[in-house]
Order: sequence, then C-alpha cells, then structure tokens
Amino acid sequence: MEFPEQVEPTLRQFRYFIAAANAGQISQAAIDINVSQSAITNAIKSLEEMIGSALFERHANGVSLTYEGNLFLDHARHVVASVEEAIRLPRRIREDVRGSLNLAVSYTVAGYFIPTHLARFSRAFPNVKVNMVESDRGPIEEGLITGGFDLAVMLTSNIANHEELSHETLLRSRRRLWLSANHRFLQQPSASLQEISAEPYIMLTVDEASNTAQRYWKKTPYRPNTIFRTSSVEAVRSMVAIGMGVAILSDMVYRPWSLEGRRVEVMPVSEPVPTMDVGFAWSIGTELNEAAKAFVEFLHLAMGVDQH
Amino acid sequence: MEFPEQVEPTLRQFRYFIAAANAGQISQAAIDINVSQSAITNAIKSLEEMIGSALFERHANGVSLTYEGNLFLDHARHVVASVEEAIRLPRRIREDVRGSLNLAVSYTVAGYFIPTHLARFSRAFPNVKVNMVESDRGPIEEGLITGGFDLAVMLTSNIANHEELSHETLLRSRRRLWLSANHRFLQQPSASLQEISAEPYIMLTVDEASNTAQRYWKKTPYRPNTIFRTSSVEAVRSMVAIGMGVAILSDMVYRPWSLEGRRVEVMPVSEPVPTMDVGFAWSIGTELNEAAKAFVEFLHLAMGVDQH
DNA sequence: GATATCTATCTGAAAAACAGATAAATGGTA
DNA sequence: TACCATTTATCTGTTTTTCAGATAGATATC
Repeated sequence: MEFPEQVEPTLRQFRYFIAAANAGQISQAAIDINVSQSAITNAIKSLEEMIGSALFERHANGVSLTYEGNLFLDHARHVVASVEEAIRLPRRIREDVRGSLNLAVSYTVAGYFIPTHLARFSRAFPNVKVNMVESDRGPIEEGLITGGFDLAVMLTSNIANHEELSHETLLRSRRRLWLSANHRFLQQPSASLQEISAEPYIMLTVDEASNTAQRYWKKTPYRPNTIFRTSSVEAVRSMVAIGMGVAILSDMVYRPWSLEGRRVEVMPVSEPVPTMDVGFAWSIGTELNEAAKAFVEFLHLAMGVDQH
Repeated sequence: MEFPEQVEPTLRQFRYFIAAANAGQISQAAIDINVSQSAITNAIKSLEEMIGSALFERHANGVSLTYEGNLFLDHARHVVASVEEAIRLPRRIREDVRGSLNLAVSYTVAGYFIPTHLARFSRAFPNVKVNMVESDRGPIEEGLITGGFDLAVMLTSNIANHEELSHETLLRSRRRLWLSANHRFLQQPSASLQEISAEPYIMLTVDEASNTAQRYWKKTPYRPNTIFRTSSVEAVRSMVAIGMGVAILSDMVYRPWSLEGRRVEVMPVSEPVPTMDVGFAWSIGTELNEAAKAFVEFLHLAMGVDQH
C-alpha cells in the first residue's frame, strides 16, 4: 500500500463518493463527473480507511452502499451542501430586508467612517434605502427623539441626552499629535501638552472637537495656542503639513498626505488623551425597524463587536 | 497571478481560514496549526477569489474579519463540524437503542445471510441483545403470531399465513445450476430443465427447497432425477464438485470451492426459475419494539432498500 | 469460450500545496 | 529619523498529492 495514510478527508472525496453512490457504479460515476475511474476508486478507498468501515459492497456490475455507507451518504450530502452555501451566501444579496433607514451622521463619521461601510451595506442590502443626513450633535439627538431619524452614527462620547437616548460604541480611535515632517518634536518619542501648548495650534471645530479638546486641556494648567479655527480636516492637514501649526486629532481622520502632497507626521501625546468614540445612538423608547436592525448587525459584524 | 483559477474550495482552505479568524493573525494561526504562513495567506486569498469579496481586512498587526468574513466564518465552522460528524458518525455506537430482539431465522438465512449483517449490527447497537433462533417455516410463523418471536428473517416466498403475517423482501437471489468443473454442460451457454432431468440431482431439503423446486419442475413434463437428499449445503457442494450430480440452488449459498477444495461451477438454467427471496416477516397486529425497528432499519440501509 | 463490463492496482505525468526566503508595510522604540 | 520587530504578500524550488491511462482480475452475458 502506497497510500499516504490520510487522516482528514477532502471535499473532493466527498463529491466522488456521492457521485458513486448516485450512479451505483464507480465507472459510470467517473463518466458523470468527468474524471477517471481510478480517481473515484481511490477516493472511496481513502474514505473507507479513514472511517474504518466499508462504504460500498463491490459487485461485478457495480457497487451498493453498506449500512455505514448509507449513513455516510447523508452526511456527505450535507457537507457538500454546506460548502455550497458557504461559498454562495456571503455574497448573497439580502433582498429579503426591505424598507428605508433615516440615518443621521456627524461630520467626521460622514467623511471618514461611513462611506466604505455604507457602500458594502448597500451592495448587501439593495432593497434598503438609506437616507443619510449629516448634522450636528444637537439636531441629531433631537431628530432621534422626535422620530425624524431612526438611527445615528456619531461620536458617542459627546452625547448629552442620556435619558432618552441609548448608544453603543463601535470604534475607539486614538488621538495623536499631528505635525509637519520636519518638526523638531519628531526627535522625541512623544510630546507633552505643555510642549504642545507652546506651539501654534490648528483647532478643528467640527463634531465639537474643541469641546472635547477642552476636556483634556482642562486637566492641565496649559491651553492650546490656537492660531486658526476651521471646520475642514483638509485645511488642518494642509496647514500642519506646511508647518503652520500642530493639531491633536484622531487616527480615524489621519492621512499621511495633505491635498498638496506634503507629508503629515503623527506622534503620541505624553498625557492620556481620550479616544474618539464612534458608535450608534437611538431613541430608548422606539424599536428599530428592520432596515435599521440590518444596518446595526452589519456594522457589528464588520467591526467585530462580537469577536471578544 | 499564478493561481489556477480555483472554483471549488477545499476543506483545508476552510480550516486555514478558521485558524486565521481565531488567531486574528495569519502568522500566529500558522504557528497554531503548524503550517507555513504563506500556506494560510494563499488559502485565504483563494477563498476570497472564489467568494468574490474580502474575508479579512489586513492590518500591520494582524487581520480582522469583514462583514462577509463574519458570515463566512459561521458557514466554515459548520462545514468543518459536518465533516467531523461524517467521519465520526458512521462508526458511531448507537448506545441509545436498548432492548432485546427475539429473532427467528430459517436455515439458509442463518448460514449465508445473517452472520455478516448481525455482526455489524451488534457492533453498531451494542445494547441490543439479539436472541437468534433457527427454525423451520412452520414454527417461525407460529412464534411470530404468538409473540415468541418479534421478527423473522426467512424466505418470504414460502410464507403460508398471509392473514396474520406481513412480510417484506430484502433480497432476491437467483437460482442457477451447480455442476462440477469438468461437466459437459459447461460448454453450453445454459442448461434446460429437460437436460438437467437426465442428470443425477442432489436435492437440498432445508428451507423447503424441495417444495420450491416442485414449483418450477411442475411446469414441465420433467422431474429431477434425485439420487440424494440432504439438509447440508456443504454436502451438496462437495457432491457436485466431485461430479456425483448437479443441483439448482441460489447464488446466496453458492461458493466456488467445496470443503475439499474442489471447484464448483455454476451456469444459468434456460427456463425461468424463481428467485430465492429473503426478507422480514412479522405479526400484522403487533408493533415492533425499538430493537426490532433498529434491526429493520439497519438491514434496509445495508440492502439499499430505499435506493430506488 | 469470447466478450463486455465491472472494480482494483500500478505507473508516470501533471497539478497542487507547501516551506522557506524575501519583499513591503506598519507599529513601536530609541 | 533611524532601527528593530512583526505583520501580510509574493516568489521560488521542492515535495506531496492527484490523476489519467494502462492493465489485471473478477463476474455477467452471450
């Protein structure tokens, strides 16, 4: 016996076995599935060795299943069907889920988080119409409560109304110091808030970023030396890149290159700076509709929420 | 891209994918399952091409499942579990079925049909105690009706009491002419009953074989030239082998060699000769107990009753 | 006995899978 | 910035596996 002492079956062996069981003849099965007779004979032989009992009785005019072979056939069919499903289902279009989703998103989420996920979601759930509205925290919270929005994806750490809104964090993005490629700080492992306070600072105003900034500056005697306030992340990036100032922003919106092609570097802040938390928010009282549930589940899976 | 444009996944790819999903890192998964990192990388890449979407997002410190990857993981685990079950279950000991089976069998069944099946059945159902009794048709039918036997495996074509007994045929075994290796008939394609009637005939008496024989001899003007009557198939075989006579018996009891090592040949009879039908018999009124049902199902599968 | 048809086995060739080496990208650290 | 550690991706040569075709053996049919 020259056989490699197989321990694990292969799918091919299952298919060959099923073909033989269907045909009642190994040679006919070989014709059916367009392989050689010896290939099927060997596949079955291997399976029988693995299982430890004969699957077929061999006759002069074909083969017939033994008791064990009959049991195995059921399992084999199940296995092949499961494989079929596994390959087919992940890209299955979930046409069963219908309806519309009124989704509110905040600025950074709209630009840096939602797009890729929303694209995939729409491919997977083509019958869900997503009406996405970008807005500020206040109007979003109000819309969720009044029912104007089904669901929001926003910065969860900023949420004010905890009586009427639930939230769930999907992603925590670290905040670090952005600076130009030739900044002297880059020779240090990190920069302290004290050091940063001496630098010209570019303040991003969207998503209440300045409010958030206050939270960690307030714990120190220092304040940022804000020379410019903008609602554009691209503006921040460009200004940082050409050396006009530094900024503390989340990794989620970080890109190494500015629009002009200049490099933006990044480094940790010595003091603990809160992460930027992105997640869902919804009204406590009302149940999510089918489309919203699908979207929540979709992002759960994409973010690996259940992974731990 | 040097890849062979795979269409069907392999089980190995499923296993590698699961390992990577569990570990969160391809390289760690490679260590876990003791293969090279490139093997897993390639397996995942192939799967992604087959499915048509990414299963993982690649990061600098590992991989994380995409939405599609999460869905696929469920399927993959199911597939591997099903394979596991398929390989393990056919030899699973059915300890759940308990009880005793009072089984009656007729002579030829006891010697040439039951043993191999009963051995396998007992391995599969160790908690079923089979009390097997060999008897003649009359006492078997009586025992089935009075409840002394739960079930019988016998020659169904011989059953007399059709009012109180049900039966089901499992196997039809062709009857052919047995003769010695140098018999002149062997130069013909077949032998007619007329020709056979001129030969010395060895009559087997068990299982009412002589009654059965009468059924087809009666349709002709000829009668077998019986020179010896015996209840031993071995005796028939030996006597045929040394050329003392011929016999018409079923393939089920045919063996090419006699006890003395002489060859017994076999050839068809020209006229239609009824097959020997082996099957179950049981009392119409009573329901089979669990052990009996298991035995019936076992033989159904072994004989491929549901195959057609 | 000849023929046809079945499964089992053998052999050389083709295909696939793999390990190992290396590249490319990124994070952490000094 | 540089350097190191660690990640995934890719490439290469080798090993392993799979396979088709040929052949043998067994059995049914004619």
